[in-house]
Parts: sequence; C-alpha cells; structure tokens
Amino acid sequence: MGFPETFKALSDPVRREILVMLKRGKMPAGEIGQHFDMTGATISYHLSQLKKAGLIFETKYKNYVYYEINVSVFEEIMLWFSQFNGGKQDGEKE
Amino acid sequence: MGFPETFKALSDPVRREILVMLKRGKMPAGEIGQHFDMTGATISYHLSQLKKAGLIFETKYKNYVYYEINVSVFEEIMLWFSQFNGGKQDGEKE
DNA sequence: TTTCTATTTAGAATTTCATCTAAATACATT
DNA sequence: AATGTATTTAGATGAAATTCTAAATAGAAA
Repeated sequence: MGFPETFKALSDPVRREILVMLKRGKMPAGEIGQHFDMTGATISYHLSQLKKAGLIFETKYKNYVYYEINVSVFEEIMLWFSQFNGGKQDGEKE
Repeated sequence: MGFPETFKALSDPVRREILVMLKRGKMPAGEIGQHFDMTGATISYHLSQLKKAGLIFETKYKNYVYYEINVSVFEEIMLWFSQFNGGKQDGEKE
C-alpha cells in the first residue's frame, strides 16, 4: 500500500477499466477477464497489482476468486487531489 | 490530454512532487530542478510529461520558462474518482 | 480418486519508461 | 557580435512493466 503503488496501479487503462467494472459489485476473475482480449494470466497480473495497491480485495467461494472495490482507499486518493483545487469539492460554487 | 496521459503522468513520484511544489505558485524550470538530484534534462522530460497531460502549463519570460498548475484538469480527475465513492465528497457524512 | 474448471505462478520476449551525456536552441547581457 | 545562462532535444542505456506460453495449484464434480 501507499501512494506510489496506488498511483502506479491507476496508471494502466486495463486496470482502470477493471475498477469501473467492479463498481457494480464483486465479480470473479474469469468474468473480469472475458471483457478483455488477453489471457487469464495477464488479467491475474493486473488484479494482483490492484490488490497490492489496496484498491481491491478478494474473497474466495468454491473455486472462484471474487474481486471487489475497496472504497476507503479511493477516499484517501480524493483527499490527496483536494490539495490542488483549494479543498473545493465537486459541485461546489466558486 | 485525456485520462491515459493524465494518470500516466501522475504515476511517477518525481512528477507528483513537482505538482506539490507548484501548489505555491509558478516556478521556473531551473528552480524546480534544484529540488531534485537529477540533471536538468531529466526534469525537462518530467515537465513535458506533465504538460502533455494538461496538468501544468508554461509561460515564458526572459530566458526562463515558468510552470504552473492547471487546476481545471484536477477537477476532472476528482470527478472520475467520485464515481467510486458513490459521489460522496470529502468530509461528507455517511 | 480421477478429472475438470478457475486461477495463479514462473520464465521469457517485447515494449515502455527514466535517466544520463552531449549537442542544440533561445534569449540576455556585455 | 560574442559570450553566458536557461532550457530542450537527440540518442543511448539500463530498469521496469506488460504480455504471452506453459506449468502449477486449488477446489469441485464425477
């Protein structure tokens, strides 16, 4: 965990797309992989990067591994960004 | 511009530190470089990445190139992140 | 227990990135 | 015009990241 891994993890378009997919709820690795034209091994690599960054976590059921978004880390990142717009929040008036 | 370049630019610790430095106001390339143990050429490379991402912009005066934060791009990024915490803003109650 | 399905790990190939040195450009000053 | 200072560009190099194939692991189902 820590900002370096987090920002590194977010720098890849495939990983950002995975995060967007997971907004709707938890999903097993195989189903995530079906949305991409890559091998399961590559998807597994991306999932491990997201996990290492604390952006997602996994739970196991039967022979599936489900992945899920870790909301609290997104809150930390938002906080980092807010230093640049004067603490002003989305939708707030000037 | 576009998210891919923006997130890529943010993935490097040196570039994030440059952004933090620029919070206080515009600064010439040379002065930015003094804070790092790297050649001016490398700093110039990082500045070009940040500029390409739209995170900073430059203005020239005499033989100096001043760099400055582009706040509006940060607002776009915040908006992207807000999709993950249910649109809830920093400091907002549950 | 054997076989099947889901996922990860290991190792290799390729690409991209960060950094340096040296040279080029741009403008200022003398 | 000549020299000096600030910055960028070009090209090279080593390190890191992404991807694949093949093999390994884990658990389910037969």
